Amino acid sequence: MSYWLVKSEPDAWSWQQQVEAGAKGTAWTGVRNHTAKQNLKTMKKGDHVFFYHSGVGKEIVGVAEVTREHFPDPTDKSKMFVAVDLKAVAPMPQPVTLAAIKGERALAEMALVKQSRLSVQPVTAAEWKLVCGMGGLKGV
DNA sequence: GCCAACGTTGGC
DNA sequence: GCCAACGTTGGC
Repeated sequence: MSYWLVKSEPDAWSWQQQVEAGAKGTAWTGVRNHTAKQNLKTMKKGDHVFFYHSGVGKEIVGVAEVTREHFPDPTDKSKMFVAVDLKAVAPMPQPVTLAAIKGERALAEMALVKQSRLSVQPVTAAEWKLVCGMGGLKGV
């Protein structure tokens, strides 16, 4: 299993909406960056994904799971980009803020810190474990 | 509201 | 193929 992080402005699509979308999941569309696209294409069914709120919040608020591997993004006329389906799995008992991540030396290499504009990023197993610990989340 | 980072576009 | 201009993202 691989780990990832996706970003969304909660005004556009929030964790709450992801939760309300239910267990079938919804398409994660709108990615228009080739590095992010490549990450979407690498995602496998069952991979776990941190859900990060950019702009308002600036914190990891929950964990989602890939329920369908990449397919053409229906919102992309050019047919160049792809989407995956995600479903909400568990909220962070205590959201992990960007400030907290920046304050943790072991997380200094996270893409969230180093490539702040990338909207779909890989997360290492070590980073995943540490962030889950900071958020009080166990067993995902 | 500003600005840094960075991707994209288009002239040459 | 280079690079300046420009647009967007996202933190502060």
